[in-house]
Amino acid sequence: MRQLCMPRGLANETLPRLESVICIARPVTRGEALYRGGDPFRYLYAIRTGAIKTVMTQRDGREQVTGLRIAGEPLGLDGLGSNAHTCSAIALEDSSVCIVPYAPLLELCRDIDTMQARLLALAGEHIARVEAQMMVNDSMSADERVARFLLDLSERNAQRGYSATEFSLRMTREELGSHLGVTLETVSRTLSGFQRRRLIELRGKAVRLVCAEALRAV
Amino acid sequence: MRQLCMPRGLANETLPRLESVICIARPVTRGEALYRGGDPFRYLYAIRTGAIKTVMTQRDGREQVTGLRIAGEPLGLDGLGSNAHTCSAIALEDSSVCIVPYAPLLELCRDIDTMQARLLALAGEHIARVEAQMMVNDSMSADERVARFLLDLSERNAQRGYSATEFSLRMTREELGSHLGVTLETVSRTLSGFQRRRLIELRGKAVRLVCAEALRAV
DNA sequence: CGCCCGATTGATAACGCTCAAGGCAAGTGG
DNA sequence: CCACTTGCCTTGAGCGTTATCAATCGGGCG
Repeated sequence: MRQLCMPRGLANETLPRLESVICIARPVTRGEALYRGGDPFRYLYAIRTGAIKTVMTQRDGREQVTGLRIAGEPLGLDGLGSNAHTCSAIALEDSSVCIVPYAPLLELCRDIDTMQARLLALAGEHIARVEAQMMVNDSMSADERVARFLLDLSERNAQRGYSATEFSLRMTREELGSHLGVTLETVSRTLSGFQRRRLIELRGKAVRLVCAEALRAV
Repeated sequence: MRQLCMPRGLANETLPRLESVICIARPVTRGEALYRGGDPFRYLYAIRTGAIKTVMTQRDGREQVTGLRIAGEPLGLDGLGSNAHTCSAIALEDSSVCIVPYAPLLELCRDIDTMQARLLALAGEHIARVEAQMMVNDSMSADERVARFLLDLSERNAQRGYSATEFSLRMTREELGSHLGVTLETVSRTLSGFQRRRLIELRGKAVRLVCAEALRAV
């Protein structure tokens, strides 16, 4: 697990110092908020098990799912800029996260080059991910969006050592729709369509990619 | 200008070191690319004058404008994660930018706390901006998107000391549409509509916000 | 068992896209 | 100086995708 969190390519002797910074895991039960928009930004997180969605709320009350993070992925970068989180993080299943206090982490970064680089890289990866997501949602049809989501999730599962072909959507159709900028009905119809065309198999939130190639071709 | 770039709240004695890192300004002529997607990531930039758009291209050739940065704003953060830029930066007008080599900047960050904090804050602000943009584009109507864009640009102009009510859109209707996830015709119609309803005045790319309140209310 | 939340499916309508024609302003060349 | 070109913008008409509204279904849980 350790290598999935913050460090990667760290010299071994620095590990103890890192561990002195990382608090032990904290459990988050399904539906619970790890943090909420507006909360003071004090910690970064790494998901150990489970899945967590990030949600943004605007003045008028409309909510949107801005991201889905699964085991092995970092969380909380949205607070970097200010001293408050800009969105809420809510557990989709019972999960557990590593808590990394930000201030000590900064100290560590000052002493350890690779740590600093790693933190900035995480921020950069997140930027790239969000920008890619934005492009998908802006310029593609509902079918394409859903297909891309499936492929993205598949790839991330694979990266973390899980199955690339069989996994859980983790979110309800409504959350998925919110994330992709379409309605839940459209998500449902699209998934049904994919199943009819034998691109996927579907049972509730469980999917099996039957023909990833065809999905890639929209 | 200096205070608009990277440093803010820096001790005075650190300025010389910063200046030793920042290259002198480089001019970029209208239409020219400061960097392109895939280019190695070596520099960060701060826009001194002018305006620059960031553009992402996908496999199939479709392009999307992912951002608009004006004088005083940072640029190039999209390379942080990897060692290559994920999008292209193209000048919308003749502009000039400060060039900040990344490697020396990192050195500097290690020695100067506020510098490190500032860099991370810039990354965080960018994340927040992109996520907000994504939310706007996913969950709002064309009218709302255009209105939000106008208000956002107005606010950023004000922040940098320019007029909050009279400014230039900087982009063509097509680029604007790409940025907002609608077609150029829709942008045109929407702007015309706003003008008819006396919310704005419009002459080419020049706008004057007549009633920002009404714009906020969509 | 019955309730309830989530998912599916259908009918209808609206919003925004596509295609198409024209206008305006700036630049170019005769 | 005027005709012509070119790029950008505006406006219109028709159509398609997706939202909306609504009914039904199914599975999990008290």
